[in-house]
Amino acid sequence: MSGPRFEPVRTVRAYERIVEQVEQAIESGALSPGQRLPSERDLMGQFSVSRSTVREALRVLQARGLVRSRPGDPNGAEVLPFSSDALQKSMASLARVEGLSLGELVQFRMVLDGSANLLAARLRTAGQLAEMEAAIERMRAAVTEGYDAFSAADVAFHDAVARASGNKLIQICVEVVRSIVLGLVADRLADAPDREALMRRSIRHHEEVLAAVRDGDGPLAARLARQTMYDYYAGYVPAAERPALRALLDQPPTVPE
Amino acid sequence: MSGPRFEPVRTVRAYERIVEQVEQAIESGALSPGQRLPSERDLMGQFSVSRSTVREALRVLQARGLVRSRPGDPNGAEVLPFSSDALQKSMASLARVEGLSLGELVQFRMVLDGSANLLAARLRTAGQLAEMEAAIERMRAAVTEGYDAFSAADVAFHDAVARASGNKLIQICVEVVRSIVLGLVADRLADAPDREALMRRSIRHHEEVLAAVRDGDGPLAARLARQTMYDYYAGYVPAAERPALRALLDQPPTVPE
DNA sequence: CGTAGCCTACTGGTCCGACCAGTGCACTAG
DNA sequence: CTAGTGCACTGGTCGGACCAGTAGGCTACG
Repeated sequence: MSGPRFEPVRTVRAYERIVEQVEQAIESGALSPGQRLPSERDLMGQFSVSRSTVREALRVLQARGLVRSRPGDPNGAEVLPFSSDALQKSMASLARVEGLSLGELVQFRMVLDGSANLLAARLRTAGQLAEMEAAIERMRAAVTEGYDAFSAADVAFHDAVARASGNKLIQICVEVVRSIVLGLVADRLADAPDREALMRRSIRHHEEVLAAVRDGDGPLAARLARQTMYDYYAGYVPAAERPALRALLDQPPTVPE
Repeated sequence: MSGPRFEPVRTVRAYERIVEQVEQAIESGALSPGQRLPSERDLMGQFSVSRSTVREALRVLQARGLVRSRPGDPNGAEVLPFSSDALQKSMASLARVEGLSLGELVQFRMVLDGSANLLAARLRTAGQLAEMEAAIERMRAAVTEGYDAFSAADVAFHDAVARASGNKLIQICVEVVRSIVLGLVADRLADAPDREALMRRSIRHHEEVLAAVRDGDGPLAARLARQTMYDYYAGYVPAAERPALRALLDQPPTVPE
């Protein structure tokens, strides 16, 4: 009874085919970052389409963060190294459109950072450990230099941990979510009246986390990292959302009430 | 000496201005999902640009998953509800370009799913619990129906847990990463010789997870969820990557060797 | 009177040709 | 040999044109 199964014909736009081809060329390595695409006028010849179509394809590729074009450049569009920009953009727009709360973002960071520390404690190399130490050292120095330097060193520490986790996806997500969170609270953090005390406490917490990572105690490192994150941001999270964050804290078995 | 500080002029392309305006209109709620944009020919009047420029802007908006246009539609482009499509696309392209391994993806799922269960155990409502039970029930029924039905029910269970976590970001990331992983191993899972045994074991694991969630034992639920994920996928992960996955398993304090 | 079918007025997709403002490089004049 | 100029490109924008769809009104037939 069932003859040949016909599939609904998906009408494919010309510019989509171009996007596909270029995308595949990049993913397959035929085009590597830094290389240039032919000029739009060349491409219209190669693809046998008009320049408008080529341009629409390039717009899509550009929106996805794969290429960049600059007017007047004697070469064509430049193939970009992967950057999490596109990822970050869609996640940031998600944060606005879906109405992600600061609480959810911080909670997600607690999850990611905790896991990163857990993994880092078991997989870190000596060099990565040194990076973390150096970052904390810079945090200490930055207490007197001001918030920006401190924040940069703080970021460097968390990045080092994320790298040590050995999971690029964790690394990227940590980066993306952190930049969104910082964008939301940076001004408030910078203006905190008791800023210096905050910094010193944060440094102490980071030292504890580092010690756990050095000792290879993953669960402890994870717990401390979550606690550190909570302490640092809880004040900016609406009280109603804090219980959900604390649900991530009392990790070891279950703490009886 | 320093006169008025001149900022470098950032030349803004016309189509970018259009993207900005429409994007903002959507984020501010002035345009809500389901509504239609004016036709391209209308827009070129409203923005005082040519149709090419309007179209390039629409391409970008479309690439970001904000609108969709269909030829022949008597209305203009449709404003889409947020979907994780764009997010998924950039993450999928990331997976290819950055060469994310299956191991890293599964590891990330273990992290997310574990955390989702931890949170769900403490925050789930009775209704969400019922959803999870229903999903497992469908998994049982699907053992005889085949892999597709089973997989769909499995997905429904994990989605229910993610929803119960109360964190939309976790929910979305779970969805995105899962679809990438399934895309990589779906055929191998479907063709597994001992498929039925696999399914039954998976159901038993899910039941244990559900029990822990029902009892409100977050850490246990998280540990079981990670273990379930590991058991289900470890066979498809290269042996060299498995130790990194197992680093997420022996969670409770630390298991002495 | 009801409906099946056509016709029209739209839509987006594609093409073409043109012009502008930048950029880099070769060539030239000092 | 160097400083300056011009040319030959680039991408960005414009306007007009045509096509293939779609939806909905209109007509003509039953």
